Amino acid sequence: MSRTPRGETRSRILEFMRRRIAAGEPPTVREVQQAFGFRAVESARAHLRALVQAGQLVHLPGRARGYRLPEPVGALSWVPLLGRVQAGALSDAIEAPEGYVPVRAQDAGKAHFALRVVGWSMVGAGILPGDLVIVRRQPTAHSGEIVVALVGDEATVKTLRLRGGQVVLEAQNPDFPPIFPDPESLRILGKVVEVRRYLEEGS
Amino acid sequence: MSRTPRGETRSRILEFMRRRIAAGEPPTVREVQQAFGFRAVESARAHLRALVQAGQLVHLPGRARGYRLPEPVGALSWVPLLGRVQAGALSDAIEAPEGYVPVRAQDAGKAHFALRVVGWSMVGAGILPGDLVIVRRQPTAHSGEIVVALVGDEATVKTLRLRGGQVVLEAQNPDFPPIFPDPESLRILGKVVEVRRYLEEGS
DNA sequence: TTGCAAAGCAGACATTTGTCTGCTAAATTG
DNA sequence: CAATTTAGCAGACAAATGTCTGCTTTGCAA
Repeated sequence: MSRTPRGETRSRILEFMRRRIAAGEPPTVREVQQAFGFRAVESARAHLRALVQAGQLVHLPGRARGYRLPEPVGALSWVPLLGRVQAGALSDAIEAPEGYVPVRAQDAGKAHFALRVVGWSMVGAGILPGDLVIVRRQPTAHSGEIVVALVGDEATVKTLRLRGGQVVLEAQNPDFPPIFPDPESLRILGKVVEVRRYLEEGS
Repeated sequence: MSRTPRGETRSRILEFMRRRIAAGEPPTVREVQQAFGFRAVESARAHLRALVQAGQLVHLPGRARGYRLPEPVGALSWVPLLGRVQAGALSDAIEAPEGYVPVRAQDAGKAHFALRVVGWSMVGAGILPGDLVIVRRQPTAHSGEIVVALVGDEATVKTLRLRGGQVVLEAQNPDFPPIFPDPESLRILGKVVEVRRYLEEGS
C-alpha cells in the first residue's frame, strides 16, 4: 500500500478538523477515516491521538464527535443584532433579533448584544452611522467609557462622563451638545466593547 | 409538576442550541434534557423537533449531535491576524499569525486575513490606529475602495483612486499627502471589507 | 366543567460512534 | 541488514446517543 510521507497526512487532518469544528460540526472518527480513505477506523484514530498528544487538538474521551480545538481558535459565539431598542423593550427585542454577529467566546453569553448606530454624533470616536456596536449589558459604567443609554424612549450611544457628581452624556461631535439627563430617568443599558463596520453589502 | 408558560422554554432552548452549536459543540438530546431539568429524553426531543418544524434548527436524523443552525447564523470561520506585513512576506506571515479573528463564513477561506492599523492616515474614514481591518486578498480594486497596498517595504491602508488613468493612494486625513506610486512597483494585497475596534484589553 | 391539545414522562430499543486487541507492512535507524 | 518505530488494517466490543411507543399531567378555551 502506498503511503504519504511522514507528517503530511497529519497536518492535512488537522486542517480538516479545524474546518469542521469551526463550522460547528466536529466529525466522527469514521468521518475522518472516510475523508482520507483509510480502510480502518483505527488509522484515523491514531492520527487524532497523535494530534492530541501534540497539543493541537483536545479530546473528550468517550463522547461522540469529541474532538475540539484548543483555545483561542476554538471558542466563539454569536451575539444577537437588535434593531432599534425602545425603552424597556430590550428583552422583547432580544426575542426577535435582526441577525447574529460572531464574536470571541469571551464576549459571549446573554450579557451581550449588538446595535446598529444611527447618526453622526460619535464620529469623533471613529463611530460612523451604520456601524455595529457590540455591547456588554451592565447597569453602570466608568467616566470616559462609551455606553448605550436610554434617553427618553430611544437608545443612544454616547460617552459617559462624570462632572462633579453630575452625569453627562457627551457626543463626540461638536455639533451635538452634551446631554444632562435626569438621574432618575437615566438608564444605562451597557458598555460598548467593540465597534464594527462592514464595507460590503450583507449587514 | 410546575411548568413554564407556553413557548418560553422553547426559545430558551433555541438560545441554548445556538450557543452550543456556535461554540463548535452541538449538544446531545440528553444534554438538552439535563440543561433544562426534564425527566425524560423525549421532552427535550419534542422541543427540538418543534424548533426544526419552525425552521429555526436543522436536523440530521440519526446522527449523534445532529442539530445545526440554519444559515446564515451557523456559518462562520476564523481569519488569521497578521502583524506587520513586509513586502513579499505575506505567505510567511500567514504561517505564523498573531492570532485569529472570527468572521462570518462568507468572509472565510484562505483569501482573507486581518491586519492591525498603524497611524492616523485614515481617521477620515473612521479607521483609527489599533483598529483591525479584515482584508480579502485580490490583486486589483475599484476606485474609491479602501485597500491594503505594498508601498516600499511595508503594507499600508489607503483609499484607491483613479485620476485620469493614474493610480493614487489617498489617505483620509489632510495631514497626509496622496501617494502616486510607480505603477510597476505598486502591489495591491487586497480590499478592506471590514473594520473592527476592540475597546477592552485582549486584542 | 369538559374536552382537547400541548407538554411532559418512562422505559425499551436501534443506531451511531468511540475504543480495544492483535496483526501486517512500510519507513527509519544504527 | 536487523531492530525498532510508525502507519495502517481488521474485526469485535462497549458506550453514547438517537428514536420509538404508550401513558400521564397541565394549560386553555368552549
